Amino acid sequence: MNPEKVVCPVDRTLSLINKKWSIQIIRDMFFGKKHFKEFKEDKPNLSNKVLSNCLKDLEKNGLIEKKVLNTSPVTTEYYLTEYGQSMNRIIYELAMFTLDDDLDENYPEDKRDELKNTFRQTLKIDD
Amino acid sequence: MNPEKVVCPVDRTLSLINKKWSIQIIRDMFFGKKHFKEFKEDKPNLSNKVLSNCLKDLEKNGLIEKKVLNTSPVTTEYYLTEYGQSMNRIIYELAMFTLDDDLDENYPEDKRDELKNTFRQTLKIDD
DNA sequence: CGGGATCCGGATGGATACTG
DNA sequence: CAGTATCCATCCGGATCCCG
Repeated sequence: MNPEKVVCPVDRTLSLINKKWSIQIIRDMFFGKKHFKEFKEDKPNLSNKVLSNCLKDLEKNGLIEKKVLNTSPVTTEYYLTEYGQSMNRIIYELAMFTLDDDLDENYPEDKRDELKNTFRQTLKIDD
Repeated sequence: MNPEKVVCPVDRTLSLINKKWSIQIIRDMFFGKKHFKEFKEDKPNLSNKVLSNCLKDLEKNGLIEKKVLNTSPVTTEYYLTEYGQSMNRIIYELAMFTLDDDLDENYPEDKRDELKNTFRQTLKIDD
């Protein structure tokens, strides 16, 4: 339409997290995970190579930060940047989509409310 | 931990939209697109095959509905189901992540406010 | 411990041509 | 117009081995 084509903001956000495991790794970091090995827990299909590439990509996009604490043995920790932390509402809505689905039989009512509170607190959603 | 392992609700939501173009197609449908051809506009890298598979997947997951209106020439329309429409807040937060980033130089302030309103109205966000 | 290097088969993506 | 068929490129996942 215009010579100055405006990119859709949704596309711009997606371009930051378009790797298969990006969102789940960010979610993990909100829940306190910091180490390479921790991100692999509960993700049997995530290989070293893919995780490594994903972490690099997230770092390149400014969402996470890598801190090397020690050499031999190497200790590395990953943290969300402020920019990364501002993804909290996206993660929150992704969780609520499932937790607000009353037809979902995987979550009994009480469990659902408990999980909602957990996410609200962990993601620091204030409203 | 438990014998009855609870799947993270974020993972459950992601499993519904884990194809590369799913979210962008849903976004398009919120903005009124209905036809196969329309979804390909502005997505030069989206091939017929991939789009076809993606639409089938979204339909299988109950997010969209396919209506064949005509044969020769074939006319098909795709619509969001109620379930699909409840993704509105996810799309909204994906847009706001970019539009709330004051350092992003691609959007001057007035343009940003205009876009925010457009998304709020189109996605029927009431708060 | 946190990766990188390599190999490999399979899945996914993309481009083009074609059909009802 | 809405796909299907085909072919090729890329990415993913899994295994294993290695290094500082």
